[in-house]
Amino acid sequence: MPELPEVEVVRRGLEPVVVGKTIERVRVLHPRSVRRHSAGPADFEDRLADQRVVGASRGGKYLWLPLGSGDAVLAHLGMSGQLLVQRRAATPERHLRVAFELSQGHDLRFVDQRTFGGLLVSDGGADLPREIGHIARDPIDMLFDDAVFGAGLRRRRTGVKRALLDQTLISGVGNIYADEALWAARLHYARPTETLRRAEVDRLLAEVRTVLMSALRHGGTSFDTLYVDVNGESGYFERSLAVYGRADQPCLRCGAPIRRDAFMNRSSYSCPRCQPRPRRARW
DNA sequence: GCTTGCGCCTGAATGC
DNA sequence: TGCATTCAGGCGCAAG
Repeated sequence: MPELPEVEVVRRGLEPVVVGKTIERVRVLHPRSVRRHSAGPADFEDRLADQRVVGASRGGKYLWLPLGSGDAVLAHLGMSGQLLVQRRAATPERHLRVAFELSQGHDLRFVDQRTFGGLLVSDGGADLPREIGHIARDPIDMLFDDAVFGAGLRRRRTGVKRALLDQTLISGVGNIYADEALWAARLHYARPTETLRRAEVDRLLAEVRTVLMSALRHGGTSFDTLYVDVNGESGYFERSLAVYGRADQPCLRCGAPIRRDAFMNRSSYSCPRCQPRPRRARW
């Protein structure tokens, strides 16, 4: 599941390969993948022809390629999206949605089984696409403001996990790392945000950073410059997860069986002993 | 304005 | 065996 660390791994993999190359031609093979490009697939293809890629940037779970024109290609991987660099002659992937033909015989390919991800061309978005202007900074961004986050979190009237997943409060955290950070901070996911003490907020934010940085270190180990495979990394991450996906297995801290609850049409994993349910819970 | 819930989407896993 | 159902979950939008 591409959350911040996976997206950063992709960005680091792409940077040395695509920066400096020219996009010779773009083919949109599935219109849904460019649904957020309001001018449509043909415009998407036309706007990018002959553009030079001058960078590879990331904010939260979004990735963008600044172009020589000052515009940018903005990408979100959704649930199943991948950005792969392949030789032009390589067999097209089954779920290939958009193909960028780059100079020097390589393709940048957007492959996305579930089509929850998508691409768009952002006008003048090279520095920061305005389409993601509403997203908060991510916690490993140097300019992330801990005090603003803490105040914003405690001002909410919701459960702490819901707040962590809200990209306008803090970006880059998804279901997996939210559960991991809450477990590390010994906080139940339904803890009302307004009852969090300052020290608990500090602890939570520290654990969010630890979890993200640790995943990033693991994810950065095995990619190939010509094949940036998000799924290839997931197996490695899985081995270091403390609660996510570990229903009924012993808590690594206290041994109590990890519980899995339905939450926001998905799952939440937590330790019933280390993370007791608050008397007053908010979902 | 803020919070909450749903629909989008495909394929693997599961159930009958 | 084969068909139907469930599940995974980030985001945008609409409703409350």
